[in-house]
Amino acid sequence: MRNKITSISPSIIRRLPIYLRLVQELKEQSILTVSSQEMGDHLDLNPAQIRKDLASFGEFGRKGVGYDISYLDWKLRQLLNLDRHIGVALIGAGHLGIALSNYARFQLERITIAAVFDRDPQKIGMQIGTLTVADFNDLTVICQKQDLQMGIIAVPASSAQEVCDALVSAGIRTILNFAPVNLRIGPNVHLRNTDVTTELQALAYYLDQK
Amino acid sequence: MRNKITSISPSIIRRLPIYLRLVQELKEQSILTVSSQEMGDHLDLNPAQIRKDLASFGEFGRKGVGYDISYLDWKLRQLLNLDRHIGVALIGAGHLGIALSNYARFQLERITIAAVFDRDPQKIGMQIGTLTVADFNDLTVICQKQDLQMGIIAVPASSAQEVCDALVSAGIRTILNFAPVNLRIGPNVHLRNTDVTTELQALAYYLDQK
DNA sequence: TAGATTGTTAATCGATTAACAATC
DNA sequence: TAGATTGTTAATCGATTAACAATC
Repeated sequence: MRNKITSISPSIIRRLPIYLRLVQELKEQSILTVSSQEMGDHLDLNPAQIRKDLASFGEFGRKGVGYDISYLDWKLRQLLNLDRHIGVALIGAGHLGIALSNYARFQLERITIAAVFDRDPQKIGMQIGTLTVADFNDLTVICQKQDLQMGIIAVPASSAQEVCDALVSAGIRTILNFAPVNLRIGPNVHLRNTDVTTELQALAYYLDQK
Repeated sequence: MRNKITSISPSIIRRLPIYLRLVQELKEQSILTVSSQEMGDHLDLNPAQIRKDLASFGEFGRKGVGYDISYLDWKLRQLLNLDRHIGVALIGAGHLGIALSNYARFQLERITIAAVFDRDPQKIGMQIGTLTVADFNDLTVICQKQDLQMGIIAVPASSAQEVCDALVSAGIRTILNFAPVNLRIGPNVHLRNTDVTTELQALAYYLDQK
C-alpha cells in the first residue's frame, strides 16, 4: 500500500494541503498529537476519510493516541515535495500575475515564483518585487538555467494554449492555469484549472429567485 | 425531473459554465447545432455525461440532430441566473482584489463587481477602475442599497472569517473565498474556495523524483 | 428510408462512510 | 486495566459510462 506503483487518487492528493495547513496551525499552538476526530471537527471532514487518506501513505498513527503533529507535518511535506525548493515560472505580468507574484512571496515557503515572463515589450524589464519581467521568448532558456519545475499561466484566454505548449516544450510538466480555456495537454502533463469566471458563474446558480 | 425540488448535484452545476463557454464560442462561429459527441470532443468529456447533465434540466435536444446552439445558450444562462444582472461585493483592495476587479470588468458580462471594500484607511477612497474603495464598516448599508448578491473574499487568511461573517449578516449567501482558510458557514450559505497555495501544493505532489 | 443522436436505464466505477478488531 | 483511537474491511452512496430503444 505504500509503494509508488499504487497511484493515489486526485481527491486524496487535493486534501493533503488542507491537512498540512491544519497541522501547521496546531504545531504553532504547540499541540503534540491530534486524532482523526479532532482533525475532522476542524475541517468538516469525516474522520474515517482522514484516517483512510493518511493510511494510504503508510501506518504512522498511534492507536489510542492519534497522530504525532511533528511527524505528520514532516510526512505531508515530504509527500508534497515541500521538503525541497520548487521554482515556478509565471507567465503573464498583468494584474493577476503581479498579484500572484506578490502573494506567493509571502505565502508559499518552499514554492517560489522564480521568474515572470511576458510577451509585451512594454512589460519586459518591468520590476515586480525582486523580479524583472523577462521576455517570453526566453522561456526555455531561463527555465532550464534556473531548473524551474512548475508553471503558472496568467495570460488572457486567447494566448493560454500557446503559453501552455511553450511551457511543456520547455520541460515543465506541472501547470496551474488561470485562463478560462480548456487547454489541450499531453499525457504526462499535470494541469489544474482555476478560473474566477467559471467559479462565479457556478455560484450564480445558487442565487435565489429561480 | 425538471422541478426545483430535485436538487442538482454540484458536479453538474460546475460543468454548466464550461458548457456555456463552449456554446458561446460555437455561436460566434455561427454554428447552429452541436451534438453531445462534438461537445465531448471539445471538452474532453464523455458525451453520455453531457447528455445526462443537460437532460436533468428538461428535454431540449433533438434526436438525430443535437442541441440548438441558440437555445442551449439561452437555457444555460437562464439556469445560471445570467439572464439578469448580478452585483458582487469584493472585500479586499490588495493586489488580488485589484486584479479581480479589473479582470471582472472585462470577462464577466452580467456579473459585475459593484463595490470594493477594505478596512485599511490608506486604501479607503482609493480608485480602482471606476470604483472607489469603500469602508468595510459600511458593508451592510452598501450591499443593501445596491442589492448586492454575491461576495468575494480577497483578504488575508487572518481576517477572512470575520469578513465572511459580515457578508452573511449583510444578507449575502453566495461567497467565493480566495483566502487559505476553512471558513465556518451556516446552512444556507453557498461557499466556494479557490486558493493558490492549496492548488500549487497539490500540484507539487506530482513533481518528479519522489 | 437510412443514419444520426437524444434521453434514459442499467452497469460500472470510484469515493465516502460505518463498523469493529487490533492495540496503544 | 479501561478508554481511546487507529487501520482496514465491508457497506453505502454517488457519479460516470455503456448501451439501446425512441425518434428526428
